[in-house]
Amino acid sequence: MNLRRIAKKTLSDEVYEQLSGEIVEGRFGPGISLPAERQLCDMLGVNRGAIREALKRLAQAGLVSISQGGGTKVLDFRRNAGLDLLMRLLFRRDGTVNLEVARSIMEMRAALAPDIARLCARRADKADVAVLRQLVEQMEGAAVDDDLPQLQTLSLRFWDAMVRSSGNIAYELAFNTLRETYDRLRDILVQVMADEIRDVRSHRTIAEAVARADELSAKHVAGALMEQGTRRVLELVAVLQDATRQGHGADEADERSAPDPEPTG
Amino acid sequence: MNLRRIAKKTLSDEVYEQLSGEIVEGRFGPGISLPAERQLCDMLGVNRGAIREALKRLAQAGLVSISQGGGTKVLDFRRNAGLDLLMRLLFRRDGTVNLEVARSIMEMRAALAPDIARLCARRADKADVAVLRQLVEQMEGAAVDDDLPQLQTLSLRFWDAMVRSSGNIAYELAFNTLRETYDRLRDILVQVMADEIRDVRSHRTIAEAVARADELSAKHVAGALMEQGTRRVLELVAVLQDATRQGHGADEADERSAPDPEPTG
DNA sequence: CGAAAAATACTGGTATGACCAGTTGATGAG
DNA sequence: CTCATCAACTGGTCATACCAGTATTTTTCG
Repeated sequence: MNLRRIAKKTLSDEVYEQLSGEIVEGRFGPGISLPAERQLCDMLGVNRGAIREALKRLAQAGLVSISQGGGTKVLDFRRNAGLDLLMRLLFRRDGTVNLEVARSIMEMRAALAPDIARLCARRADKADVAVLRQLVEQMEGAAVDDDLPQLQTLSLRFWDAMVRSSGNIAYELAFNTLRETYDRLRDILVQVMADEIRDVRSHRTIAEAVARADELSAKHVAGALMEQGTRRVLELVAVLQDATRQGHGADEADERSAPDPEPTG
Repeated sequence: MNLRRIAKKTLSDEVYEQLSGEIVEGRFGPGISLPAERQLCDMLGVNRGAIREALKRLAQAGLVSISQGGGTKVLDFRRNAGLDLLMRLLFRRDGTVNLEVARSIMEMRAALAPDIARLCARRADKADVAVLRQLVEQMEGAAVDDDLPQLQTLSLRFWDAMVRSSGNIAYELAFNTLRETYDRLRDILVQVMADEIRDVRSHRTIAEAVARADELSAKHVAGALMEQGTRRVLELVAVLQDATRQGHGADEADERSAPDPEPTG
């Protein structure tokens, strides 16, 4: 059984998804005005409160600008939105994956991980090191059975502990966003990134570098570790982009349809 | 005249700021339930719609989890919030700056810039290069007068163009968030980061490396450029943290009060 | 007594209609 | 034509009612 949690969406969630979808997929270009709130009520068949809740969220995400009396205008999300929008950009409303966004995420991951390792080596205390070592030991255990899903989970937890020990709140928050997207593609990534996930030795090396506060070593090993998975994903993305370009001449590539989880809260 | 744009806040904006403030400043710990919506109406003296708009935004920011019938529970924002929360964390409600957050931002900037330069060198087209060169020329012009504010603006635009040419949407979005925070501290940073801002030569070198698609060179020069400003800011942060620690034994450091701009939209 | 079931008192979700407060643009006076 | 005025938008706020889940309490019954 591989059931998925049922997403109970409220009306305003639905409104938010529809409107943000229209915006990020380009049907509402920057500068143009959204329909008036009362008009959206008619169009979507919901009360004004639901519309307003959704519009406030759009404004917070940097997708629109609301001004009393002046209407609600669409902004250029590439210029105004924050990293939180990644999730919305990665998955199109039809469930396909935006490969350009996927590539971006992998690149960002590869850029941040070495610095996370460096700062972790600088700032981690004994308790932090103990957690890392324990995770590595669990990985070593899972490695003998080649339990890939388990290794993936542990590797994710390893980096979770790393970023938490790095003493950098910006990395922590960015990591939360990246993890969110990663979780949605777990099943695919466990295959594609198998080499990186199986590389328990590098995880161990990083943990020990952190233990002896060896910033340089931690940084470089982390970089090398990231490179494995990143290269494979980027190769795959390139192949898929070529395929779809040739296949039906679309500029945007896509991949497997995925049902929509994502809890309300 | 150094006037500031007046921020016209709606009621739900005010509610959002108060509640998010209580949460990120720890007075509402993770796991505990927020007062019921109708109760918040009484406590804050506003109607329920305003409360609900704010709560939806809190949920979107990853600060709370709302469930029908079950109440609204506070989440651990360090684990659930996205990078967009940085802004909220950098400035406390009393206007002081959280130095730990400021340090985090500088570190992230220094980690991302080299990779942005690398990707830019890989993917920038002729038009992108032309824009970069033009900005560098303007910087060279401003440098002869040592017009620091102008150099700061141009340097920011330079990186704006770089990140836009990097072809990485995650970097673009993260940059938007970082720029937002940077803008609020411009006046301070122009002094602290003077060395970096004045280093037009490095900007030029990066632009030329991008022009000839020299990824390695672009990356390294960008790294060296970032290091200048970053080191200075980190030094300052360290000094201020020590000062406040000794001064009144507070664990958190703070610095200059700043009036609150930030437009509604 | 103790466990299952039903009633009740919560919680958030939706709907309606009214009115206030800014902005915009048409209208009419000069 | 220019400018002041006003009407028709826009979003912002409010009050009230009821629906729909959830948690708690009370009751029932083995």
